[in-house]
Amino acid sequence: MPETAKDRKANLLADLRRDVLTMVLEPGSDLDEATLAETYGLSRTPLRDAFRELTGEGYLTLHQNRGARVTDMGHRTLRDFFLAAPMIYSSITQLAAENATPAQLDQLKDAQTAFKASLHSGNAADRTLANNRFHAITGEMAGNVYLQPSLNRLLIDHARISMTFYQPRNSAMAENVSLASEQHDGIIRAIEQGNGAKAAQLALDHWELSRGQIELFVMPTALDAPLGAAPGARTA
Amino acid sequence: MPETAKDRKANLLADLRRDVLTMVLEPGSDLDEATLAETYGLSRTPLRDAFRELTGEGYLTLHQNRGARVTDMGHRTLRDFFLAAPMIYSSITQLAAENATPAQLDQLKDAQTAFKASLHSGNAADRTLANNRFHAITGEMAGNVYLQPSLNRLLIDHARISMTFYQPRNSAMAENVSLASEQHDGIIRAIEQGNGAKAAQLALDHWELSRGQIELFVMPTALDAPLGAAPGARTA
DNA sequence: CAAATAATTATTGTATTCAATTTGTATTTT
DNA sequence: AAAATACAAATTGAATACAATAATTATTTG
Repeated sequence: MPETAKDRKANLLADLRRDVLTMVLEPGSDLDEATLAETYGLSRTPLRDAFRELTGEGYLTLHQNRGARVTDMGHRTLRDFFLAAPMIYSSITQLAAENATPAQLDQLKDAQTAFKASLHSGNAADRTLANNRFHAITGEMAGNVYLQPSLNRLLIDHARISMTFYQPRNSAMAENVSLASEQHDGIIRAIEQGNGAKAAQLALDHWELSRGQIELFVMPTALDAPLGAAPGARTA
Repeated sequence: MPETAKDRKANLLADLRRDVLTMVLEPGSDLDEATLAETYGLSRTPLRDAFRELTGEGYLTLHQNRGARVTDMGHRTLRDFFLAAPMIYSSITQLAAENATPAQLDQLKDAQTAFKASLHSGNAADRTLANNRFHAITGEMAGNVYLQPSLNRLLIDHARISMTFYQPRNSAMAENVSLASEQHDGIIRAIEQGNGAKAAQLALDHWELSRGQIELFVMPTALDAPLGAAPGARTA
């Protein structure tokens, strides 16, 4: 069956979302309309439409007569993120437990299966995307139109922050990742039981793990090397 | 000076936002591209662009091959609203107190002046819009990109709910409105002092006033009229 | 030679035209 | 007469063409 223009547009949207989340497109980088239109076989009209859509979701930012850029991450973003994340994550997860439908629960379990798979075989991007999907589903479960926008905005930057700080070079990190997976399982159980309070608490625990991980990389233990002698200085 | 296309587009955006907030455009009603393009002297391309923009902000909802509708308010919206509003309002107001710039404080004072003016002379729409602007400014003051989307979404429906339930026929309501104005003043003072905790509490008080008002209209005291005799029924 | 300014190029924004999907109506068929 | 199908009108989506704005280069001038 022939690929329709609607398919190509959907591909574009999915690709851009993925590339922003995985930092393939770096914050602040600007997207060229002509090039993208070319590569996706679309005219500029639907392409700009897609830009607007992604701008509304927080992936991109449109500037007057200067096109679309990947939404920036400045010096305040990390602080803003730390302030907002626990509140939104816990309330969303609580509401998810109180409102999840059986079909959504199945979706969440599938997402968790994919997440576990990404821990073994996958790379950082796969893991980030799988984790992102897991939490996006909790947002759908909560089904609160007033909180969902903030959750989705948070999830974008959580993915990007993870991609920056969270590269499992050492085994401590790998352990944290498998702990995160166990926490996901706990959240699924709480939702299955319809236990909102428990789900909210588990979400906070889950956040604390993530927060600690980020902090470790933002504030590493200081280097402890001796100051080198300046050129021409006398040696003792 | 001649009116440029950009001006006409800005007018369109402002008008649509205003009409949605004031319920001139009712929830669920659909917008005709051709007609609007005609009346604003724009082609359909920038018009559809505006639709996308307003969709991202939550004013409109786009449906596949069925154009744009004013975002609906269903049976769950009021409950979702009651759940999310106090949390978002209090955190935004707290952050506003902690981060407001002098220029923003001036803006807020101006907005409050306009709000007071609307209490005397203005109609319900003016008052709603002035109140909306006041709280939107607190959102800018908070300056947290993760919370702002939810606040803005809340403010849209708060305005629309107010327009439905909140018509000062009796003096009790007028009193509430002037109380709300005093609470605004208190919030301004707390922000001026940089007192986040106080600002957050005042925001909660302010919300409680609004909530009580809404509840009164959603759950009025029941009618107490006798059932009429059916035709042909014997009278006692 | 440096700064300022003018012309050129590139990119974004808008209008118009064309195609595809949907909806309403009319006709046919059972 | 009711249901189904086919046709027509209207509306939405995409492509092309055109205009306006910003960035860059070249040129002029002090």
